[in-house]
Parts: sequence; structure tokens; C-alpha cells
Amino acid sequence: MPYTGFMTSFYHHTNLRASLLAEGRRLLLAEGYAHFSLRKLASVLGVSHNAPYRHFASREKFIKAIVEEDAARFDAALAAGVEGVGDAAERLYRLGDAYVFFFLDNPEVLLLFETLPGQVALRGEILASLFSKPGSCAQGEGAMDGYELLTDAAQPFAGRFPGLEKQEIALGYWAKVHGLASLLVAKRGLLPEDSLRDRVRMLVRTPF
Amino acid sequence: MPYTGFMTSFYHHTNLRASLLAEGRRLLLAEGYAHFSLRKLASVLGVSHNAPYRHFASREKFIKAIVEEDAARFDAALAAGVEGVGDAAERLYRLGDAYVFFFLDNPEVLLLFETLPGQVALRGEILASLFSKPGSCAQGEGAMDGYELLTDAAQPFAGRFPGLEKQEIALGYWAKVHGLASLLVAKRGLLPEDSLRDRVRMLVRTPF
DNA sequence: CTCCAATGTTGGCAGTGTCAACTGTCTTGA
DNA sequence: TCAAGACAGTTGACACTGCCAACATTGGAG
Repeated sequence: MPYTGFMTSFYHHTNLRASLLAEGRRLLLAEGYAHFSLRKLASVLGVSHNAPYRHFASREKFIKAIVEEDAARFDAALAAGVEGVGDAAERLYRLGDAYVFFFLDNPEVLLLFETLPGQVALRGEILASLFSKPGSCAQGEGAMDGYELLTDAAQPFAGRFPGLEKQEIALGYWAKVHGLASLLVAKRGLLPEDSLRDRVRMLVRTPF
Repeated sequence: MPYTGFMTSFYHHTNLRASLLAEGRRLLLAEGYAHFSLRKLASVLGVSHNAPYRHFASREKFIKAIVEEDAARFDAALAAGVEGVGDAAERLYRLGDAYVFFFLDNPEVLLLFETLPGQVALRGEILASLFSKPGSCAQGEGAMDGYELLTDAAQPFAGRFPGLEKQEIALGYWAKVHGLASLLVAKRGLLPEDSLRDRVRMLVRTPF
């Protein structure tokens, strides 16, 4: 209960929830998943050790909330990437760009996603969003979902690789994009920093 | 101090270290990284809460030891994959097979690798092993390292994709392989289970 | 103005990592 | 043979954590 002096009382922190999320993200990044603690977070914000529990049911749920914020930003970035692009193949490439660049610009988010403990579910959801969410930027009425969009965009390449169905081509493409993000974030310097974005764009546009 | 009766004393557990690692792996998988505890492990093994500290300096180091065991198995699998294969391109493909199949056969290992908290270092090492370790199965004297091997194997494809250096082709290929493992482990059912291995082999052998 | 729901608070419990100090056991060399 | 000491286990303690229960303070709706 800081500053109960002449100023209007600070008993209510007005927007504790938001502060928790913001400062929590900082702390989580700084201390690492294992050593992050709600009590420390509370103390940093000058609030009692139990205050966070008024806003989040558990440590786990709190971290999940942070991740979900990031997941939303990620989804938005993907959607923005294909905004107004009609050509199927080009939509695919734009998704690829958006995917890799988002994680290049927010490497800590990828680390956070991957660092999530045993929560295959959540991780799976994020990955699943690749196959289902992006299409949500309704292009027409059928609201073609992401996976269809992906396989559809892969169609033109289907003939080129005998023995591969278009679903497999789509999967292979997505694997490359995901792997690129993962590798580039995990190991700096794999590509020269100055031309990095151009080269990524190039790689993303290489049919397979 | 269990069973100090007529039997020969159990004060010394003879091979506690190995038991800790084996049972620890089980527990870690069952409880998840966050809820795994050395004390629980000790109690499961019927040993005092501090016994593990005679063998491992800290919880963190203990988990790292488990991961390192897996990393060694992983390295061995990669090495075995290219054993006796001479052709550069084929070596590349075999590495790809070995990489994906190892994680398909041991999904919990990939989860464990990725779940590791903030330890970019360790994670980086594992990824780095892709570029430096596999070559260790000395093919000749020069002991060409993995990255060279990779870029070298990518050479034949360099002409096909204008604008891409062979290093980038190698990176793209590796990204695809890594992404495949990651996606397939995270989301079951992306490929039909029965023909999965064949399809993976196919994807791995698709030039790009 | 009063009540009450929301949002804080304190106190406490069980469980954890880790340190320090102690004990039992096996090996070894004089 | 046996004393010494290295090794591998033990107990006990401390600070810290997640979380629960009970209490306090507030602003706002009636």
C-alpha cells in the first residue's frame, strides 16, 4: 500500500491487470520461465504478494495470458501480410514473409512460444493457426480456411514434383518457413544482417 | 536408509546416478518441466531429499544432463544415417531422414529440447550440431565439418535457383527438415500414419 | 447514504532448491 | 589388521514459491 499520504489513495491500482501483463512480460523474459515468480512481479509493482491472484487464477494462466497476447499480435501480423493480395501464390509468399519477419522482429516471442512447458496444446494451437486462422481475413464469402488456402496456393507447383500430393507440398513449404524462423532466431549470423530480409524473401519465394 | 536389516546394507545405492537419470527422465516427461522436482524424484527412488545433490550440482544441471544424453543419441543417429554413404547429395538426404525420423521416433526429445527454458545456449548447441557435428563421422582426413558438408551437398542445386547462394540453399533445406520434424511432432495427423515415413522421405528428397 | 462487489491486504501451509553439518561404508596402504 | 579418509548418503534449516482463506478498503449503483 504505497503512497497513502496526502495523495488520493493508491489502494486500488486502477489498472493493475495491464501493469502485471506488461511488467510480467519483461520479468519473464529477463528471469526465464523457470525463475519467474508472481511474488517477485507483485513486489516489483509495489503490490502485495497475492494481488495478482485477483486477476489471474494461477501462475500458469498468467503466463498463458501473456502468450495469448503475443499470439494475437502474431495472427494480426499474418492477416496484415495477405491484406488485399488476391493471387493465391502471392498470398502464400506473403504469409511466409509475415511469419518469418514477425519472429525476426520479435524473437523473444518465438522463444516464449517454444519455451512453454509441456503445453503441447497451446503450442499446437499456435501452429494450428497457421492452417486455420490466416484465412479469416475473409476473402469472399466461403471464408476459405488457412489450410485450404495453403494447399490451394501450392496447387501450381503440384505437377513439378512427381509423387507429392499438393497437401504434402503445402506441408513442406510451411515446414521450411517455420524452420527458417526457428533457425534464424536460434542462431544469429546464419545470414548476413544487412541483406537478411531480402534473402529471407528470396528463400520464402523459392518454390520448394 | 531403507532395509538396514540382515541384508547387506543399502546405504549406498551403488548406481544412484544412473537411476536418477532414468527415473528423472520419466518424471520429467510425466510431470512436465515446471512441476518436476528433485525432491519428488528422490522420494520415488526411496532416497533422501538431498541425495541427488551428491551427483548433480543443481536442478538445472540435472535436467541438462538428461538432455545431453538425448543430444548424444541424436548425434549418433545422424552419424549412423550417413554411415558409409559417399555421394554428397545422398548424404544430405540421409541426414534429413535421420533428423526427422529421430524426432518422430522420440517426440518427447524434441519437446524436451524445445521446452528448455530460456537456454538458447543449449538449444543453440543442438541446432549448431546440425552444422558442425555430423561431419565428425570422419569421411577422409580433412574431416569436412557439417556445414561444409551441407553447403557442398547443396552445390548441385545452386544453379537451379537464381539469386540464391549455396549457403542459402543449404539453410533453406535445413529449415525444411527442422520444420518438418517440429510440425509433425507438434501436430499428429498432418500426414497419414501408415505412409508417413515414405512421404517424409519423399519430402526430404524434394530438392527444395 | 448505504451496501456490495471488486480489488486490495495479511497470514499461513505445503512444497521446493540449496546450503551446512553430520554419518555410514568401502578402499587402501602401513 | 586397522586407522584414515574419500565417497555417498543423511538430517536440518532457510528463503522462496504457489496458492488458499479470511479480512480490509474502496468506488459506485441503488
